[in-house]
Amino acid sequence: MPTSPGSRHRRIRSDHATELAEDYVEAIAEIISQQGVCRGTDLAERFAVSHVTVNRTIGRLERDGYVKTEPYAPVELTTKGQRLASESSARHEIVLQFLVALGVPQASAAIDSEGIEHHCSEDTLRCMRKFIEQQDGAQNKK
Amino acid sequence: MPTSPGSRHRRIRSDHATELAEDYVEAIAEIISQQGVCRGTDLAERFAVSHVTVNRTIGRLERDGYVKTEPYAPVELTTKGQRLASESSARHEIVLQFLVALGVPQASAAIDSEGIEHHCSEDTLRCMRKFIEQQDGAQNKK
DNA sequence: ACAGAAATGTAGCCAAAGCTAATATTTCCT
DNA sequence: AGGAAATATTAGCTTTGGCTACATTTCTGT
Repeated sequence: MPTSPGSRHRRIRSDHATELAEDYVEAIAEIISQQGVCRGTDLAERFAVSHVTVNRTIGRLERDGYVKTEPYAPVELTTKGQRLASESSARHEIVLQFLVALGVPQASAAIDSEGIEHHCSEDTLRCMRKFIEQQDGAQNKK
Repeated sequence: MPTSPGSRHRRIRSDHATELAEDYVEAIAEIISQQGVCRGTDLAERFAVSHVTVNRTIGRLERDGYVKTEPYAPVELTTKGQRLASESSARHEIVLQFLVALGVPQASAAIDSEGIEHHCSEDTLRCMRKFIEQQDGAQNKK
């Protein structure tokens, strides 16, 4: 067995710890690119949580070096945050396209991809990319 | 847009709430089928977590009607727990087989499937099943 | 310019899921 | 039967991620 019995679960737990961070920085980057700035309210609406929860989550993100904030000012991403955001959104995009290519209806694919993206190893992402390309190729032949 | 902005995130959060329950009942069912009975220690080892944590999680599972416990006795599944366990393990199996069929190496597939299984809609599972069948068909033709 | 609306911040609460340490019970072996 | 080992429980701590209620700041429209 390549992995010890408990190690995989430890990984899943630590995945969970970074999931929110990934979702947040991804959302922040997206909102900034759409609206110029990202405020707490935008995030509260996006994640359907109270602004208080957003506030404290942002606090943790700042503590961990992903964002910079000033009181009563919009949220900004650090370099580290931007890196995580683009990695995260690239992964998200792959998973979404993959599900669609697999035949999953858009609506379900959109929802599922957000849950799945955090649990895909590089191996899995590579296979997804390959599958997408093959599907594209098949499309063009018709 | 088919879903409201926040609804999907609410779903993802409630998924999280049941993930542990699913993992536990699945593990309990498996351990019982392998060893006859399932004790707290088995679960602690399985999930790489202290036995105290197991104890309290089991308490929540009992509160929610998934398991029955007596002090110093092995854990047993209720009918509800058995149902969840078999649904959960069926889903797990589909995801695992799917990843393997997609070309993901066993080790990665095993790990990823445990994270992914909790985030697959019926739509996605259906497409995965179809893909597995097609692959099997292709194999047989050779 | 200023009043009210909107946004942000603070205090303090809750439950889940993790831990260690100490204690209790059961089981198993000699 | 007695003691060691295994198992279970309890107490008490931490972090995360939710919440409401209230206070403060900023923005906006007249």
